[in-house]
Amino acid sequence: MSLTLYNTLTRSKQPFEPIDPERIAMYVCGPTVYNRVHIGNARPAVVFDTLYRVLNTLYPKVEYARNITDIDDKIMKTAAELGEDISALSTRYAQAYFDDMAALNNLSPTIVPYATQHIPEMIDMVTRLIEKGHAYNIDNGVEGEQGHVLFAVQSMSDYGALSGRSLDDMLAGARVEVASYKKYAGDFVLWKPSADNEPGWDSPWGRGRPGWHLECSAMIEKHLGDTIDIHGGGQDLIFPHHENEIAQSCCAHDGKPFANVWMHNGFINIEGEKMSKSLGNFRMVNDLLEQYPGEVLRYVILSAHYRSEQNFGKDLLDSAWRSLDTLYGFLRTHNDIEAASVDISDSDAYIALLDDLNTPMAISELHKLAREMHSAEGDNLPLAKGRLLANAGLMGLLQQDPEQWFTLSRGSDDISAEDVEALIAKRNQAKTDKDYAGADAVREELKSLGVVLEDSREGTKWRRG
RNA sequence: GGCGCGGUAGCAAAGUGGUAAUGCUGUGGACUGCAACUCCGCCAUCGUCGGUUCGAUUCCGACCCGCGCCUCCA
Repeated sequence: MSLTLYNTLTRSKQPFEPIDPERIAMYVCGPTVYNRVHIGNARPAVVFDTLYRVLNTLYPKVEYARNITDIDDKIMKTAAELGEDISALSTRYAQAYFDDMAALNNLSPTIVPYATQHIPEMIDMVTRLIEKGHAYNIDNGVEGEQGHVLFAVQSMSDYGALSGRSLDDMLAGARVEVASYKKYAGDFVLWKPSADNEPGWDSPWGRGRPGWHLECSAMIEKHLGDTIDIHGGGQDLIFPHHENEIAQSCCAHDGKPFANVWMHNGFINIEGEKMSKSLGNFRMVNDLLEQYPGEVLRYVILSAHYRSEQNFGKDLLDSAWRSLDTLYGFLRTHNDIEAASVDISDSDAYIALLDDLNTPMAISELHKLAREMHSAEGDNLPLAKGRLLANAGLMGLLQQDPEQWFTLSRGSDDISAEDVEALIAKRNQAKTDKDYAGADAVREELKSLGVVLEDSREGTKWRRG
């Protein structure tokens, strides 16, 4: 089997052909660290983490880079508002991002480059772009204009290829006022001057800071090479961010392709509406994590195809939680069975993932595998369990201890495990005494505390639900 | 105005030219002291209208509806 991916560049699914099968290079746009991240930021992380896991089954070495944008006007603004040092702020939120992503069972990327640690590389790239006639420096001494370096989009013949726009199209609907010093309205900033009270770095064009798009091009060049296999990010980044990355990198490399496959995940909406400041409906990952296990968030994200728009809501989260309860319930029943190591290369779940990351299909196969495990007997049981766990592992699911899944506290004021055990003992005594009314009273009491009891031949199990 | 996406059961969501996976919910039954878990079963003709075809939800066209992007929002 081979991997097929949808390429935004060609707007079609195509077989993935690595540049070098010994080393796959993938880059995904990471967060700008000026706040906690919302669930929409988590989608690309989960999606491309899953792709990373799949790639690792196919190739010996996968270099997966996800950047941290730690210099940006939004960061500067927030730091000023909080009266906090910019690097302290960005360090704090970068760590918060890592924590949130880890809670969603994302593996760490192999490379996590920071923008501020690549300023020389960025300046070098701008210098080359100017030399090659793709960029120009504003050197007119005019306050507010002096010190800008702009990319000249007209110097690139196929600018707009990724987003499918012509220069005229882009300008026709432009909503933003055009700076007068631009030679052409579509030109974008590579380098901009910093005021004395703003962070800045010395450059051939004066003290300043990089434009947003520059860091990705420079860091990819440094860590992954001129041409990479896969570049990913949110759908909204197609234009202008990725378009401009392509412009910078291709022009700096005399037209060499930048990324062979461009992948973009769809947006997450909240109860049918786009997350936005005006609606005040952002769902921050850390807030959600107070109410739901990270695996529930991950399951929800993977329950829809990554290119589709997805509606986040309470019903969806609760439904996902119950689905995971069912799966972990099967695993709990067979907790004493040791999973056999199995070859999953011909499993339907794996095949689904190879088809442009069809995670909804793969998850449905997980449910089938769980039922197969449940009905398996003898030597087939360890094999069936192995198949379930291995396939789930490709998506970062079902890897925790099922006992823990059901008994871990699900809220701040939960009854303790010890107290639950004590009440179960009390109930068992009542049952032994044939005092069923008393036993039921205990059951009801625990139920009101969010604990469900399950009797079986082996004794009474409990879970929070 | 330009570019693009989507409309499948109560909800979510795959998929296929030959009458539609999977999960949650609901519901009938088995199991159970009662439950829960689990097991067996039931619950859709795929936005509308045309066309192509032996046959379309799946291809083509029109229409209706919803949505995204168009310079820094994943």
